[in-house]
Amino acid sequence: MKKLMEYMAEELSAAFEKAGYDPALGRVSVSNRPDLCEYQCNGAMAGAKRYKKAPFMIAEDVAAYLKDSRVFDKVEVVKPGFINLNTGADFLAEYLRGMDADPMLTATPAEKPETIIIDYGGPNVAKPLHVGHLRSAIIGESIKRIGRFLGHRVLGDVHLGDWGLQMGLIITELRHREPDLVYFDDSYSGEYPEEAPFTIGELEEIYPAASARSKEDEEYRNEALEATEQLQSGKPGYMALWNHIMRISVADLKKNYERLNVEFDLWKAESDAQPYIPDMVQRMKDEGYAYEDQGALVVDVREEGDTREIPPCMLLKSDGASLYTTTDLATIVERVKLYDPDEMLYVVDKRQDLHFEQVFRCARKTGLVKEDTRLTFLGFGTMNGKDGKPFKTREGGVMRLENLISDIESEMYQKIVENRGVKDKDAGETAKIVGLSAIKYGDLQNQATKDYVFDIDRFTSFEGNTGPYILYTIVRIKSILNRYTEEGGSFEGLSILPAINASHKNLMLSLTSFGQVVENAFAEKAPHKICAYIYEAANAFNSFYHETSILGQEDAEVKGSLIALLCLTRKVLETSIELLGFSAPDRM
RNA sequence: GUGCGUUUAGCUCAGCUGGAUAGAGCGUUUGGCUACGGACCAAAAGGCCGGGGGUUCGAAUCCUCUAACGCACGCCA
Repeated sequence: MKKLMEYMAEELSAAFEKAGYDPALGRVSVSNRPDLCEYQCNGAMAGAKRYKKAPFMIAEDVAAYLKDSRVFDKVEVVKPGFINLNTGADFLAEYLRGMDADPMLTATPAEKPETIIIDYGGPNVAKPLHVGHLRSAIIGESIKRIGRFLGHRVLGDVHLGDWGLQMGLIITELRHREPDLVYFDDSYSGEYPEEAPFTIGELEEIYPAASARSKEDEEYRNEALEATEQLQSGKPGYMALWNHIMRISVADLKKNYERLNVEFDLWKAESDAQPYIPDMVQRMKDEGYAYEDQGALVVDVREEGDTREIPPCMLLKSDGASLYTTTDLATIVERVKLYDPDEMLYVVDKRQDLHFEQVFRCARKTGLVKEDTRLTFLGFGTMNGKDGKPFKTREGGVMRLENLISDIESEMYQKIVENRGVKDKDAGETAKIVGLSAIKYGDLQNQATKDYVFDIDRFTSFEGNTGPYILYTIVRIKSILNRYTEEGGSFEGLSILPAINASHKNLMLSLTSFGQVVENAFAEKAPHKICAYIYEAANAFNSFYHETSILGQEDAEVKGSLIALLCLTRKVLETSIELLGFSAPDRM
């Protein structure tokens, strides 16, 4: 439905036009002086030069045509040439009634729904998820949900790292430990065992051991590189091992992502792109894009106007093995073939900026994607500890994601038990819900591209701008609505009426901007704008709640109107946190 | 070295395509519970928006120079 701001801008534009000025000057924005007005238009000042007229005069000309508008209660011209505006009370109530009936809550569904693939998560198999994976999962999931809400076909792809050197390392380490396994017997031609020769726990120990050794032992590293190449060439024993690793890891990963309320539509992996590599490379050679340089096969991706040296994009290493650039390019080929997306969005650590710049350029130059297919890189910053350095455990090691989540859940559990109201059997479940809100809100609150400080104490606090505070507000609304029905109240035939006090109107105004906020958040891939919005809306509600007796309202119509507004507030807040990727309990 | 990013209150962060007195939270100080959930609300103090110069009627925002810090820069992902 039409935005409240659009109604206002239309009025202003028409007034500018009637007064003989450019209607484009009639833009309206939220007031930055809430003590003076709710909305403002600065067009008179912008047009002063063009019309060689004092801005104040222009503003007065325009205001004269707004006197009778029902959209505004107040139109005031101030000093240099501000036009200060207050919404009409009846108009606002009517608008909210429309919003209440709109499933999109004033957001406009995409005119042309697009297919968008979001590449996020990016875990490596055989390696536990650690805090470094948290941001990608949280941010990607939120953007996916926002895009879907607006009507796009959004596919989340976890894009497992299962095809690089880490696999060669694991195979090599395993061979050193248990050389007699059939997987290493080149003369073996029978079926390989169904049971894996390791557990997830062992796998997680094997990789770091192998990785550490490869850094010191060059011969060992060469073995691993060779094993990688052999795996990529389809050596049966290694393929069998790879299948074991995949099955075990994926099961474990799914469990962990589920805990984060993160769901992928596609569990694709680097290896899935493998079949597309030979043709892709051949074509790049045939068409003259790829050439050999220092033994490796590369594609130049320099462009005119570059302010820096962009190294060529490497397709094949000098030993013929593929590398991450290769699989990323082949993945693009695969995605185009299978899904024909309008956009591919990568939610990845911002340090991979240059890599994706190269991949994107190469894909465009060689015609892997259509001209109008968007390749977008959303690089997120590092999650730091309170000391400003990358987040570590107390011992200085890498924090496993499941440990981080457990820590926060138990922290929450304690706080909840300390408080009244929740029966013990609910406390554990509630702690999980509230804990997740603390983590996700704490992260999403920040601009994705910037580094941020992960402060458990702050995020899990029930006070201030936190996930738990937002949930508390929703729970409070639910509680009042419950009381209302317990007292025999019905939700039938309620109608939102004009505000009865200032904080009431403020809440109403706050609700109206939901749609615009969601659209902006999606356009800018900026979930933090939704956080800022719900915090403002939650504050507006709490302030209103404090000043206004709701259930004690004498007038039945007014009481019904307040209840209807509560329902709408709840809907807006719950929809918002749903877009952020968490939910609210019934009590906490 | 080259390029990119960051710099806003004691701390952690917002600030929309340039607009009035730069906003929150935490912390500090103060006031408010026989209340629909006080996990709340109201208020105060706290800022040459890293620094210089420029564009503009008007700059945290745009341009330029500069400083500090972070990151990346062909056979790892």
